[in-house]
Amino acid sequence: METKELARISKALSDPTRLQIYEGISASKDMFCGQVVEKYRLTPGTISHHLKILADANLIETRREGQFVYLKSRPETIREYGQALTKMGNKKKAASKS
Amino acid sequence: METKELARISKALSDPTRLQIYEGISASKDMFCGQVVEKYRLTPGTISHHLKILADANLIETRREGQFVYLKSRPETIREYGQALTKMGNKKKAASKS
DNA sequence: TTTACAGTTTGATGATCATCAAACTATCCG
DNA sequence: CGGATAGTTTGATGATCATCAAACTGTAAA
Repeated sequence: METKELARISKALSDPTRLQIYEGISASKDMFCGQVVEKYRLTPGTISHHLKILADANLIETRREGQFVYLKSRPETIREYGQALTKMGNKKKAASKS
Repeated sequence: METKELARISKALSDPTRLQIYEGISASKDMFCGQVVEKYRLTPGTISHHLKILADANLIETRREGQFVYLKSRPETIREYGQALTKMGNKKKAASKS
């Protein structure tokens, strides 16, 4: 996974509210936008903004069904993200060049 | 690991430059600040700022030795971070309440 | 003690961001 | 069609942020 992608996912998770929204979506089945608005007490516009950032980072998927837009998380994205970072953290060390 | 801590680490990793600095420190043994300045072509002040954010998130450790401040990464932090997120992403789903 | 080097702190600046209100689009129902 | 509900987009605003230059602190060397 590339640096740019890692940074995009990190940024998506870097706002506490958005992280909680992601957590809520991950823990639920068939949540839709209105329920997120209800749960986190923000305006529809703000929630839409957060969901777009999560979706752009491939952390969630959205599917429209009639009036409703359903959300679900994409666990494989966060798994790959975690693996890439762990690998980065455990990289074999080389003496640094001056 | 708490939401607030997860968000702090995410934010620390959310800037591409800072992520690369973290990557560089992880891959090196006994790098010091001046080498980071050299490598990423930013002013000492800016580098110091980035290093502080990484250190505040417990992603790196700093140790002064004479004139130099040596950096090393803390792999356990990023491991725990990845595990917490993966667990979050794989949470058993419950039908969401209206 | 003076000079030089390594890193930090401060103040300023332009960019990005979270949030809201309000206008807009899309879908459903009568 | 017309109204109601769900979500998106836009424009504005205050907050946070990355960066720099410059002043400052700490350490070593002459």
